[in-house]
Amino acid sequence: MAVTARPKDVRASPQALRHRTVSAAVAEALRQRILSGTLAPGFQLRQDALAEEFGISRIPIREALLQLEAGGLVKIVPHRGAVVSGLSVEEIEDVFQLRVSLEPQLLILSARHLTPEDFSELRALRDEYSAALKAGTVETWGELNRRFHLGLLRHAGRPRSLSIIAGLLQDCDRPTRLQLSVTGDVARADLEHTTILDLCEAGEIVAAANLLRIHVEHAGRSLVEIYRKSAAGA
Amino acid sequence: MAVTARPKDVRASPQALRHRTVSAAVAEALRQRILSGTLAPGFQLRQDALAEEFGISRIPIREALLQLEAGGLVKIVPHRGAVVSGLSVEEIEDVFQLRVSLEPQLLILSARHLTPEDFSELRALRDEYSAALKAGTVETWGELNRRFHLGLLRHAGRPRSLSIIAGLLQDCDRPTRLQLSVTGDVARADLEHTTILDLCEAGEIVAAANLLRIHVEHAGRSLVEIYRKSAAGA
DNA sequence: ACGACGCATATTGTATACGATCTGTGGTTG
DNA sequence: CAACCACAGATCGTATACAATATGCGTCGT
Repeated sequence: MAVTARPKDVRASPQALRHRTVSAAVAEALRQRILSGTLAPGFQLRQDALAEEFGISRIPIREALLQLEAGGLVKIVPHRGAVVSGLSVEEIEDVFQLRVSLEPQLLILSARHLTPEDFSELRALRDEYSAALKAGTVETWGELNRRFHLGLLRHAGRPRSLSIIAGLLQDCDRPTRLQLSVTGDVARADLEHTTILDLCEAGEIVAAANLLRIHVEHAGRSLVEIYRKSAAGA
Repeated sequence: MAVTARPKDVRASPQALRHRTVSAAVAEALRQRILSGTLAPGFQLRQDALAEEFGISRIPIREALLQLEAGGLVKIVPHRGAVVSGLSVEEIEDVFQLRVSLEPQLLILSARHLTPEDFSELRALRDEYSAALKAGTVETWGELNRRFHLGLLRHAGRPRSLSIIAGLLQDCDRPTRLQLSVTGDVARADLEHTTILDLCEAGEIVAAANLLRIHVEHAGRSLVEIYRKSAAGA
């Protein structure tokens, strides 16, 4: 089920096959480039250039950009194009604050409905994440972390909240990787994930929610500190 | 500064002039139709039909639909078109729950930074809203309510939270109008708005936040009740 | 008679072509 | 010399035209 190795093969295949439309494929490709940092914040996305690079027309490029704008990854100014949107320190604080407000609350709602299958899936995810952390395959951290957190909250019965959190996690992606790389909090994050999972399975839902809150709070605080020190405002 | 009367004139002018692009104008037009209920949930939006109706090509229509999808107003299925997306009872509960979690928190951060100019603007908004409630000009309620709530939170310094709340308020739009129409809670809403404003200006920020919470909670509970009774699921 | 296959039609997705808007440069004028 | 206007280049926005995909019906086979 979970392919243990060589996600490369999947990635290498033309993404068009994995998507129903070209614009969706382009959106996904650009999303990965932005989240991985290949496209830095502030970078101007020229429609012509992208179209030529992908070997397609500008129409699907435009639609992909609109989809990305919906996720907050780029900002489109009419008649002036799209730029990769970085997060200011203020926005990062906000995003983490939101996660702190929402995630523990949802975990309390969701935890009791997690099935054994959910737990085994979450454990597999955590293992994969753990392995990725040790292997240093930075580009997969974000997605695995996102899937883990969303998986925990899956059964909260709050679809809108979930999609909002999905967006927040996506925006956290690159900053979180930065935080883990710089502080070396890798082991801590891994341990916290495991403990949260254990607490949920043991029915210690409130404790799990508290730990989740602390987990997110810590990442946020640590990250803000990093940004403040390097004085790398947007 | 604040135009006291005749917003009609502005509205009457071709919307194209108020927008930088045709697609933005179309998006706005469709948004109003959806929020006002002219386009009911489940309705299929044919690109050809819309293009012909607006007298333009399908390209801006498509881009408008993508923008609406970002706001959750329509759902696009590849190769199958877009349909107006209604909110299920579950989703409505979720949206109000989110507002309850977020708005009071932000008000506490924002209230102390509200300037006298802000207050006079908010009062003007409340007056306009009040007048609209009495006049029964249903289609303006949503926007006025939205601007009032967002105005209160303007200085919270949490841009991401604010844009999320803006989205939530938009999704509440039609349901809230329903709630006010059915329950006749018009006077209550008006009074609560005024009181919140007064408390903020008096520096009773915590009290204001509490009232805001109650204000939103009540609307949500009342609305869910209405939906449950009429058994009008999605 | 019932189910599966394949074609026809309608609708969406994408390419190409044209028009509108913005930015920067150079000249002109007070 | 500074400020404003005009123009040229580049980039984006939209219209038109074509290709790809989904749905419904008719036919065929068993």
